[in-house]
Amino acid sequence: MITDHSRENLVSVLRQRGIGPTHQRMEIAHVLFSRMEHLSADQVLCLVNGRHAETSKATVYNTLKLFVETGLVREVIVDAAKVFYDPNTAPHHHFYDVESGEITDIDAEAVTIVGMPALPPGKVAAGMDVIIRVRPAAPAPGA
Amino acid sequence: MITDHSRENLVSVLRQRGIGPTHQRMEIAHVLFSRMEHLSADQVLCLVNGRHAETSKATVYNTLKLFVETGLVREVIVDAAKVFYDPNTAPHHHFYDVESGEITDIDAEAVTIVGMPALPPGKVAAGMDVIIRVRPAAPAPGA
DNA sequence: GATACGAATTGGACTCTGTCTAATCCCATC
DNA sequence: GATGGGATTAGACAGAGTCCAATTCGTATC
Repeated sequence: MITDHSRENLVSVLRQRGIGPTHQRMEIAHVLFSRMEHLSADQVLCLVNGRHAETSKATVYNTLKLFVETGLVREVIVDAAKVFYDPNTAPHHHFYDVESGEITDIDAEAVTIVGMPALPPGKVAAGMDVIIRVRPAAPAPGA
Repeated sequence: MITDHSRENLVSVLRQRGIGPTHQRMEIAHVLFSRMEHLSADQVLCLVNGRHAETSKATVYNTLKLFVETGLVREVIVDAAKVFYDPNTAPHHHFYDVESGEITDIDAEAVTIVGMPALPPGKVAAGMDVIIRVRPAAPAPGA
């Protein structure tokens, strides 16, 4: 997980993964790792272009895909409408507020899962997602 | 969970939930509960129209939404591309093959989750999803 | 059987996320 | 300053899902 989002460190992080550190990729990486939030592709696009660089939608999608493939960020699929990208790659789970769309991390260290069955034959694990869906408590039961 | 998918039983199941048992809804319910599979809206549409009734896309979406709201089926969000509808409403988890798209149930009875933190303040639980992503084992490591 | 009314259905336009492609741009190397 | 290859780009495109106004259906009433 990238905590140092200085320009020099981002360059070396990208290089380590064989990713050429172009302007656009640096901007996208900076947006992701300076806020450690769950962002959609559209949010990344807006944030990147809100600064100064001009970056196209295609590049944002290309770059996010590249970051996912190289393990820099993780896809979070909790909502049918869009994918979120999570710069926290440490094992963890998520609360998802189905009304506000807010995503909150749950540290995986604290959680133990007992009795998970063996993988189906001929399959290897590619990841696990645990999502607790929540909603705001009803403000007034009589409403 | 509905195991008896006779016409009479489906009518009464729908009525119990305040859903008028129209032809289209009966067809959709029958498609879901006769195969106990995870189906996308598109697959439901094709299966329903493959029989004899003519049912529109809008009705399939309306009806699936209605079934979800009344707890007849459960949404399964494992893939960014589309939602699956699961006629098994007993608590359970899923294996998801990210390459083939195949979804397999994991009985929740066997699995215990220890140490899950309290819900965020002001929130109530709306559901939990556990998804184990798998892929076919590499056939030849040297490839 | 005819009428009326509310609910359900419908086609089709529309939105939105994400992909694709061919042209252009950038930049390191020679 | 020419060359070549990867990166970027605009915009067309694809697919899932939504929306809406018009129609149809089922039922209750006369």
